[in-house]
Amino acid sequence: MSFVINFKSHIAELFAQALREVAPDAAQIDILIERPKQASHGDYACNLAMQLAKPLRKSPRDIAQALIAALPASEVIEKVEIAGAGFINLFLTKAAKQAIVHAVLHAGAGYGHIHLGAGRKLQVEFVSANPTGPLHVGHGRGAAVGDCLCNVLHAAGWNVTREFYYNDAGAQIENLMRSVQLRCKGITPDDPSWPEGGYRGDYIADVARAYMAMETVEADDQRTTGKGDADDEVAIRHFAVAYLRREQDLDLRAFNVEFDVFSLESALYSEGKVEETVSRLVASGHTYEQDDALWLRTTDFGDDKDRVMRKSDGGYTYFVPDVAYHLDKWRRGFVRVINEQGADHHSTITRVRAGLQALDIGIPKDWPDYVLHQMVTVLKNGEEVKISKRAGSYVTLRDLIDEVGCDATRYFLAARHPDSQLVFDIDLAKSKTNDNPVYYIQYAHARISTVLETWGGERLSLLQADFSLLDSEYETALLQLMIDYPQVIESAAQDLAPHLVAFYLKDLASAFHSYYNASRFLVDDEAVKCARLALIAAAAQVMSNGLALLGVSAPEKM
RNA sequence: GUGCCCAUAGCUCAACCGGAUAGAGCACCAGCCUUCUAAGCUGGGGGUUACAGGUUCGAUUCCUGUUGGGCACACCA
Repeated sequence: MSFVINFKSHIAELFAQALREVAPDAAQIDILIERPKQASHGDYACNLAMQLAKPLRKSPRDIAQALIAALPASEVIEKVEIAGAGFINLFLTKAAKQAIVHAVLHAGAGYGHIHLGAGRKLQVEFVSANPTGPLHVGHGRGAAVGDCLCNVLHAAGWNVTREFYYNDAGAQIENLMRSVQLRCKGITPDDPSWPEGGYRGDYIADVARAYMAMETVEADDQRTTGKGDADDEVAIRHFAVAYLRREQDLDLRAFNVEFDVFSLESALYSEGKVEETVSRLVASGHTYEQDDALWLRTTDFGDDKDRVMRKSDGGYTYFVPDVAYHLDKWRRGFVRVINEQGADHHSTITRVRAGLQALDIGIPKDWPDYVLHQMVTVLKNGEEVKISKRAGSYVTLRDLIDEVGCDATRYFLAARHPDSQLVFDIDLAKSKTNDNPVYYIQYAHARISTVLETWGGERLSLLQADFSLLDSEYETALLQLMIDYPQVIESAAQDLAPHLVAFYLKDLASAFHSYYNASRFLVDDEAVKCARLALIAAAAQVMSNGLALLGVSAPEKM
């Protein structure tokens, strides 16, 4: 097939050539090709004539006329029209659209993979929960958004590393150790001696029990056996961290999320990276001593106040390992680093970037990137849920997975713009009716699978179908949507907005369901049958590819 | 008090970096299963895009202000 499949960039190139001829002085202008909302406005539209009206001091319609005259011929374009104030509307030939079926079936799972990232190294850090308890809903949103983002960026051609960073050394780990120790000694949170910052959830009792029973736990990145000695604080700390890391790992696995690298804060100290970062910052001349503390002049780099690096008691603030950690990421050669976190961490952005700038080693000002997701509230029976049995003070990710399943949980947590607050309605996510968008999409896929199975033929033979028979409005709508899919991947990757994939899939499923109700596929006419089956097989392929990006299954039956 | 995010149909959300008549689903009303899955489809009503200004051929989108909601503002992590 010699047809151009990326019509948008193809058309943009045609206009670039026309522009050089019509207005050589304005050749640097951005050429924007968009999909009109109305079918009567064509398949693609260009507003270039309107943009040129001012600099050329001519009417948009005259300019449009000239542009069209200068437009190189293309076998994929049926006709070009001027409309409205000066829009140039382009209509594709039917054959050009129909060719997408072959392209999708031929590329299979690879359809939608683009070369935006050109194989460059990129890292996404997400979840990064501290090992002090089970993952909560917010971590779940981070996991869903982060993992989907990784999938999208991978499809966009980046070499993606998934990383999980956790603090295994700070004050909260001390609280964890203390809480487990007290539980080992039979003291419960309702005892008056229970410390202020102690963890009260039931899971602490489980950790204590396992430790006293000398169980062995294995997390992705460590393995430890309980000593059974309630006075050995080092052993308890070690065991508790490993135990909770394992629990988080199991939650993540149940959520279909895997990491390539686990990074420990303690390693930054033990490997001398924190010390090294401090000496580099001191050597760079951006630090000063005041009130027995060492300060970094982050205000030189956009922060609203300077930050303490070394406290007067000699310890470092958390800010220092944060910078050390990102320096380490930089050295590992990631062209791009994206930190997916809860919005409550937004204040660290300026600080981390300022710290990296202060190193004076050529790290870009806006490195790393951040995707911050807003809060999640959980609703059940119309009321907000705030606690869970196991964790006590918050709703766990595990609760959601157990109650509504992995697919629906992932979909609901990833299908919203990260910037907006999210209401997770358990009743809606659980409902197996048409209220539920996950099933709507999966149902479309299952329906197609059933039709193909009923047909029973060899799928490869569909590549030979006569696609020119695909001519109805329903068929055209499906073709157009499949053509758009790589564009969706590109937008989602560029805007770091994985939810676009979810919305696209709803549209695709909707176009299919309408088609399904309007026409039969298994008809007597062999040629028509094969063409239609090829089309829906291609649609199923795109659905399956898109669902894979969301981490949601594409069932054959429902 | 300062900074960041958000505000679109009764509800939950879209709108392709400024485009043409702002779109879906739920809910409401009226229809469609002897046929490949009705977890579906078709049609209908429903909007001053929070409010007030500004920028221009053109604003839900960009700027300023106001109101309302969320988050963050340690020698804690």
